[in-house]
Amino acid sequence: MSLDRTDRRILAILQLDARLTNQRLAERIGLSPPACLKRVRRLTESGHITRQVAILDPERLGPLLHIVVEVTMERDRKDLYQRFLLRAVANPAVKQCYQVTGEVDFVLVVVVPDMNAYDRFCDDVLYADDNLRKFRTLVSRFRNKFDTAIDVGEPAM
Amino acid sequence: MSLDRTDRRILAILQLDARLTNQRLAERIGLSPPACLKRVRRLTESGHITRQVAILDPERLGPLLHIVVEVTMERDRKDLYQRFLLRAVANPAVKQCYQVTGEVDFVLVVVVPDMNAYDRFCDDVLYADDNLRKFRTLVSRFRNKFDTAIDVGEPAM
DNA sequence: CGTGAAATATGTATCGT
DNA sequence: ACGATACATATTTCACG
Repeated sequence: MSLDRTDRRILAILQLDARLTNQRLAERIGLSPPACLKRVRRLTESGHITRQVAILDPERLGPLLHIVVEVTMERDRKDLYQRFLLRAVANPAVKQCYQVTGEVDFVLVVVVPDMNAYDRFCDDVLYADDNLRKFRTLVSRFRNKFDTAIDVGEPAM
Repeated sequence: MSLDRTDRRILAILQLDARLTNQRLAERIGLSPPACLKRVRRLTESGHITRQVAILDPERLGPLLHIVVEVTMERDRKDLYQRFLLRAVANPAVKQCYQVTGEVDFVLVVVVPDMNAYDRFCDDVLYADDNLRKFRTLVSRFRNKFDTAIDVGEPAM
């Protein structure tokens, strides 16, 4: 499906602030509320908008460890990759998983309350896979930026 | 500020689906709509909820490259780190930035439309810093998981 | 897409526990 | 301090042009 300028403006705005009422959104893009609502619904049903979520401040919910894990597999076999992925993606500590090219095969972003929980994660996901050759743990001291918005070709303003 | 079970249930629900009306949220946690609204507002004003956003499907907005970049600095000086951070965080292609311990100093998640844009990013952020010793580029072929929710100690259900 | 009206939801004031 | 009820305001949503 193709998006016009108005659709992309809606996306640009909503990915920065989804708390806007449809009415205010409509006036910001210069449309009547029903016309605007129809577009938002279309964008949601077409899957352009996958969901709307509240972003929490991790700092305020007790100490949380953000850890980047690089995983290198033994053999490059699709079925073994898939087996690892299933376990990784199913684990609630794994917040992001990227399959990358190069020496490393996967990069995970793992969020856990403490190092004990990270040990458990290692047992459950990493050591549990016999095709995993090695992994490298990068413990984050600060998360300096976390932005969920992507470029849609239109400014939100 | 301390959160009770009800607050944490609200957070658990809203970080999965912020499209819920206050009325439905209220009935799900067993409160009257006004009482529920007061809590949500308190959680927003206290900064526990930092914002509400629409998450878009990157696949449907033209091809996008997700790239993990590991950055290693020359000298471990706070002011030079800060200078790098300012540039990195200000760049719109940088979606996430973690300051990590170990051999690597920073991990960035960069999202760009293509390799040309990545080259520009390298010039603007990486090569522009004379305290940067080396960086490693991990190009993502698939993003298998992207979850913005964190554990709040209560299930959303 | 816009208008207007009906159905819902939000927000406020007040009272009770 | 917290929650419920009732009422007023605002928003969503539908039918129609």
